[in-house]
Amino acid sequence: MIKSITINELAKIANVSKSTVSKALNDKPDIGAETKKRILDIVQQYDFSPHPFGKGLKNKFTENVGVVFCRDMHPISANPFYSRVLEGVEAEIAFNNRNLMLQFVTEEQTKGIPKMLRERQVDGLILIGSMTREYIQLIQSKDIPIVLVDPKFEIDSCSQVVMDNEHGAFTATQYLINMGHKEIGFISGDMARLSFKQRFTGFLKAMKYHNLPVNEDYISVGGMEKGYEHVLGLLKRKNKPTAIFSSNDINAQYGYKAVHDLGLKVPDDLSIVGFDDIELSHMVSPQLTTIRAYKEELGSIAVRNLLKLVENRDQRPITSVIPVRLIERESVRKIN
Amino acid sequence: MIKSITINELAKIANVSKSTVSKALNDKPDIGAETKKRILDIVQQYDFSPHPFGKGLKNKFTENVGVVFCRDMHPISANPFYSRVLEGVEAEIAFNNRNLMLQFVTEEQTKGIPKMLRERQVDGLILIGSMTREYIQLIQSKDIPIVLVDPKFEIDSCSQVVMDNEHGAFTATQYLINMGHKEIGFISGDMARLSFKQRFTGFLKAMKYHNLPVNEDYISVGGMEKGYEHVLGLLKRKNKPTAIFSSNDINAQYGYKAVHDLGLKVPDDLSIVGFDDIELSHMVSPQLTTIRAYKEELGSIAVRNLLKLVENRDQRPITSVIPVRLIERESVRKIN
DNA sequence: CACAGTTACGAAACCGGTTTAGAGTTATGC
DNA sequence: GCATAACTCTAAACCGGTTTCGTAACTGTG
Repeated sequence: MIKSITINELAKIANVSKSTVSKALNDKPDIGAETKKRILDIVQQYDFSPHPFGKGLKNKFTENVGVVFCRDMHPISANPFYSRVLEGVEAEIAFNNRNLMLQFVTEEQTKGIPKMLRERQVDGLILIGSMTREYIQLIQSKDIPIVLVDPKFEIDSCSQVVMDNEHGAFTATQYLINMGHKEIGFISGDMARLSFKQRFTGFLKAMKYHNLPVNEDYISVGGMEKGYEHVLGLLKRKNKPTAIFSSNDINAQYGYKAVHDLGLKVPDDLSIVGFDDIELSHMVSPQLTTIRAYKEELGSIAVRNLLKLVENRDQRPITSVIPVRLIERESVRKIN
Repeated sequence: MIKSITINELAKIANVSKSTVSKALNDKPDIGAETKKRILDIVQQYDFSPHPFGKGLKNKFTENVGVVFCRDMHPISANPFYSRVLEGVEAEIAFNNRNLMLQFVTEEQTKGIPKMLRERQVDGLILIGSMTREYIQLIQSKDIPIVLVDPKFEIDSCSQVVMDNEHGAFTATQYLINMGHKEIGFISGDMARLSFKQRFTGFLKAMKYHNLPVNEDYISVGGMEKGYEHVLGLLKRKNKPTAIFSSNDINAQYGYKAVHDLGLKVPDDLSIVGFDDIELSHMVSPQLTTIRAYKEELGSIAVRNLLKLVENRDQRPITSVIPVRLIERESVRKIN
């Protein structure tokens, strides 16, 4: 639709053949220095940019990276966590001078092979979030390089980028313990997800490490938006925890709401530590102490690893673990 | 990279020429009924999908839609509002069987013509958010169909999709008035943005309509994250408003925080109405009364309008206004 | 000066489709 | 029975690039 100068026209202007222009453009050796300069000047002058379809048809690379973004079913979908990951992905793709093709799917309803893959419009694929194992295997069967970001499952022989969930959870729990808390609850989203499982493990390890008993009554897990009921349930017991570790910030925010609605206060009546450090965490009062995940980093590392796979098909799968870090704010009270 | 059957191989299998296969695929008249069926069966069987580069090279349509997403500079960037718009855009693009190419830019740092446009990889462009006028004009000069979503400026002769900001603000303000409030403040993000300007106009019109004076001291505008200072400032005056209309939910949330930090309560000490209805609004306590913008709708309408422009280059620019609606929750107190 | 080795360029094939022009076959009209 | 029309199909050109290969001109050597 959009017209623009072609290599043929440019060749005519420069009074050379199009092969010569191509050589100039692609830094091929088989060309004289002055000719090259003259051609590149004209390229500049006419703002010529080779059409990727012509290129791609010949050399089989599209220079496009596909991103399949799994948003949750629930309206809480617009999960700010993954939005930040996407920003990291985009930045790294742009930095590497490629284009990003995006498709959303939901965990349940996945519509077969993504269109962009079926049409071979991408050189590789980044899969962000909780898609099903079957879906991932379906894509793997197409023999295209892929990298998983924060996947729901451990998938064998597949490159992935994950957070150091266990260590983060350990740190968060230990922080509560160091602040004098002994009765510590745990609330979480869907424990089928790898990240939440690992965070639970980190929690347990910290408790064990400090010789504290884990009270099963203080553990409440379920959907992302269940934090409200979780905390409400915990606070209505006769034995209450003095603190809870919430395996993500959204849950923690719902926890705030429950505490609030009971006429209580954070951290006076209940200390809370979250995980993820989404923007929300410093927009609330009191600001949430949480484990910061470097979300853009997750995305950019994923792209870097994917491009390695694209450029070298013999490259073995790469797993990258992104470190996390405790951000101390106002939602934890010191006891004693 | 990814190999897959081509039209030539398929033609050989079907024992016809590739032109015949092409006709079968594209519903051309010049082909016999049984031949067509036989070919389509084989297409099915071999899971053949024509390579878009081959197609595009010839017929000049890429079947890709570009989306340039302007995120704010500030870390609050991951604005959940635009994320929802993006979801609407994606859904509609997928529905129309096209691919989405995404690029992020920030308002300040725009890196010239987007790569995907320079390379003619898209048939049209959707521009979401607050890019500069110069940037939009630069893109317009490329003579490609574009649609603006919630732009910062009114741009002449350009298709746009906007919310009914003025009416929404009018409704919100009128609601406060009906609840007995007379001293009403207004806080807002950057008033250079069209949306916020229109919301301010709606606020003023409602006040005027109900013969209420507008106290200039009660108006505080500035950056998105300034809501905290805005409200803090308003509450420290001797004459305080009993309610404020916040021109977006993020600002309102910061308002909550200010009220909180002063040891006061919403809505007892200050009633607040927001605008946008992002997820956050029902995650907080008390839940925020706000004007709901249909964000996915903004996105999907934008795509529909863009495709009209793509399919008919004579189509005149289309401006769509998406209605909004008051969502009554808990952040407004009835007075008297 | 004859010969081989470089160097710089162009012609042509190719990538995977669509489209056009033409050819062979069958049906229709008179 | 013959000219014409209507159907099907194919070969070839084309889209915009890259790559291979042949060749002409130049360089260096004995």
